[in-house]
Amino acid sequence: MVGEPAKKPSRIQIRNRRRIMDAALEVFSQHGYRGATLDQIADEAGMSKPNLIYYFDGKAAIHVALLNALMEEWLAPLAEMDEGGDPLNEILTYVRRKMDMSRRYPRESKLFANEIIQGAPRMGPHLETRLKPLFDEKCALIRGWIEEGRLAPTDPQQLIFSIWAITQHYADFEAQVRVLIPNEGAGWDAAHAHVETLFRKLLTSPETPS
Amino acid sequence: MVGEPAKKPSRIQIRNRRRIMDAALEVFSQHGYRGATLDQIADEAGMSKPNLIYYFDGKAAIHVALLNALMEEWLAPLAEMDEGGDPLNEILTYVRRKMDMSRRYPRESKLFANEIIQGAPRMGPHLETRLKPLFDEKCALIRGWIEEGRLAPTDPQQLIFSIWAITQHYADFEAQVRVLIPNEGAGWDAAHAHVETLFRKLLTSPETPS
DNA sequence: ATTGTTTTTTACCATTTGGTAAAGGCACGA
DNA sequence: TCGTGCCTTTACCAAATGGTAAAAAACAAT
Repeated sequence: MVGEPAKKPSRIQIRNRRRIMDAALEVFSQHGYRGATLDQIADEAGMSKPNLIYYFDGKAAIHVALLNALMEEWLAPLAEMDEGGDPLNEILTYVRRKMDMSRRYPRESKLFANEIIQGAPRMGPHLETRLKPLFDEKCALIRGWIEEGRLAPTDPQQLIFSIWAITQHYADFEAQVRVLIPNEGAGWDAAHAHVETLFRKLLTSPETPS
Repeated sequence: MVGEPAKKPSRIQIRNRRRIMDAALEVFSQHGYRGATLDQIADEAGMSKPNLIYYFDGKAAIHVALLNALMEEWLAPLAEMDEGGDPLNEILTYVRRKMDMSRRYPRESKLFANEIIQGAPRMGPHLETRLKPLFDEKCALIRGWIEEGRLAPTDPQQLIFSIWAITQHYADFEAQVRVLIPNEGAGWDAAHAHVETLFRKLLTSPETPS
C-alpha cells in the first residue's frame, strides 16, 4: 500500500523549489494565470524554462502548488480565532491581522483574488475541503457568542465576508487606492482605524438604529 | 482644426460594435485581459476574427473601449449622491444601488476588478481624470455633512472604500461565496440586510464604544 | 443594371508559448 | 580518479495567438 519511495529532497531541490515559488507568486499575482508565462517565471527565478519543468510538472502544477501552499498560512489567522477569548477582541484581532496581511503580503492576496474572480478553476476543490470546514466552524463559534448575548446579533457568514472584502480590498485594489489617496503609505493608518471602528460598532451597538 | 470628417456610423456598424462589446465583456471579465483571446470574442460575437479588427483597432482597443464605456454607468450611482438629500439616506441609497449592480452586473464588476488588480495598465489615466474628481467631490460632500453633525464622524475616503469593497465582493468573489453559502441565490437577501445594517450603524452611532 | 462603397471571408504570417529530447556539466561517494 | 546519479542547458517543436492582405460578397445610390 506504500506509494512511491518519496526520497527526501536535496538541498538544491529545496532551494530551487522555493525560488520558483517566489518567482511564480510575483508573476502570477501580477498577471493572473493565463497572463503569466513560464519564461517570465523562469527569468524571475534566475533559471531556464526547462529547468522549471524539471522541478514542477508544468505551469498548472506550479500554480496549484502555490495556491495550496499559501492557503494554509492565509487561513491561519481565522483558525486561531479562539472559543476561550473575549468575542469582540477575538474578532477584532482577526480583523487587525487580516489588515496586516493585506499590507505586508499583497501579492498573496492578489493571487487568490485573480483565481477566485476567474471562477476558481484550479482551486475549487481546495475551497471545498479546506476553506469551507473552517468557515463553517467559525460561523458556528460566532453564532454561539451571539446567542450568549456577548455580541450584537449579526449574520456570521456575512460578517466574515465583510471582513474579507474590506481587508483584502486594500491589497487587491492597491492601484485604485493609490490613485485616490496619493499620500505615501496610501493612508494605512487611517484604513486601520476606520476598519476597526466599523466592525466595533457593528458588533457592539445593541440595536439597529432607525 | 477639424479632425476627420467622422461620418456617422451605419446601422450595421452600431449593431456589430455592440455585439462585439457584449462578447468582449463576457470574455474579458471571465479570463482577464491576457487570458482572453480574439478568437473567443469573435466566437461569442458570432463573427470572424478579422471582422473584429475591422471594427476595432485590435485587442487593446476593444478592452479600452469597454472600460471607458462602462466607467460612466458604473460611476453613475455615486454621481447621483445629492447635496440636498438626507445624508444617511443618500449614502444608504448609494449602498443599495451598488449592491444591486453587483447582483445584476457581475461581469462589469469583474472586468474592473481584473483590470485594477493587475495595476490598471490600460485604465490608469481614466482613473485619474474621471474617477478621482468624482471621488474627491463626494468625499468633500460627506465631510461637510459630518461637520454639520448630520453623520457620525468617519473618514469619507475610507467609507467609500468600504462600500466599494463590500458591495463588489459579492460579484467579484461570487465563486467563493457560492462555495461557502450553497443556497441558491447565494444569500442575497441576507447580504443586503447585513450591508445596510453595517453602514447604518457606522454612520449613526454617535461615539466609538470602548 | 452599374458603379462605388461598406462589410465579410479566406488564406496567410510572425511571434509567443507551453513543453520535450537529449546531451552536457557537476557533485560526491567508493 | 572514476563512475553514477542529480541538475542544467541547448536546440527544438507544435499549437495558439494577434494581426494582415486581398479578394469576394453585400449593399446603396444612381
